[in-house]
Amino acid sequence: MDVRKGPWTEEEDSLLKAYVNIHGEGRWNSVARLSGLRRTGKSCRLRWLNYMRPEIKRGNISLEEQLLILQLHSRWGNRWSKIAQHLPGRTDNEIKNYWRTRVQKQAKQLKCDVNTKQFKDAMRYVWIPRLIERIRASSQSTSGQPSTTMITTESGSVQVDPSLLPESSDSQLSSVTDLTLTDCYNPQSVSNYPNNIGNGSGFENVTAEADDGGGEMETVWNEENIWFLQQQLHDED
DNA sequence: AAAGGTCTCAACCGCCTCTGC
DNA sequence: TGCAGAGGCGGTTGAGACCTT
Repeated sequence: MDVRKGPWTEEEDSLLKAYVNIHGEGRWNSVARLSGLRRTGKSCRLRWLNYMRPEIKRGNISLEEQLLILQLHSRWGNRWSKIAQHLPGRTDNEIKNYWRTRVQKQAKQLKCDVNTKQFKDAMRYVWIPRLIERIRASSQSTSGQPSTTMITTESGSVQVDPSLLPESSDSQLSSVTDLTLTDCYNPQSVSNYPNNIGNGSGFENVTAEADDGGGEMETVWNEENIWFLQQQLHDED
């Protein structure tokens, strides 16, 4: 049998959907035989998991999700599927693409590798605090309630003083959905960052996620959830 | 308007692990 | 215990969209 490759057609999607509706996920190598699709089992599995699953979330990666990705990556490295487990509706492929296109681009612009201490520091002390700041700003603007941001280092928890965060302009806050390092990167702000947060460990444990019940509920991002996931991840280790 | 460059993301590839025999 | 097949995962590619000049 000649195996088809390349982009999927609507007809192929329909066949795959019908197959999964009847047989459920799994046994992907049976798909071709049982559905008439001229695709490999791997191709079918990938198409379903990355594109056709009903719970797949589409659209831009939110600030909260960006924060999670940065934090989880600093914790687990390129273990995309593990990171994806903590972002309901997002696939490992999507997260991997985000990292390559957005994060690695930042490193390129800073003329350093993503694995260098310089870039990791910039991420910990500039990018992540700015993300937290913007998440807080947006949550305050919607709820009117003041919120606190708990930052946990490996040596304990601290509150981040907004005045210590890098300066930003209101226009950036209102118009930019995708925070970039070069939006706010200032080498001095890295070296000036307080030692109790820096100290080689940074914000590595700051993570966020709500409901752990299988991804059916929409994630609600707040400090409580950040703290909850933090504890969860700690237990996983 | 057109050409060239850049970005995005779906899809493939190859390797590794797991599972059943 | 070893083997084969299936599934899972991370790295990479390339087509098309988008942007810049």
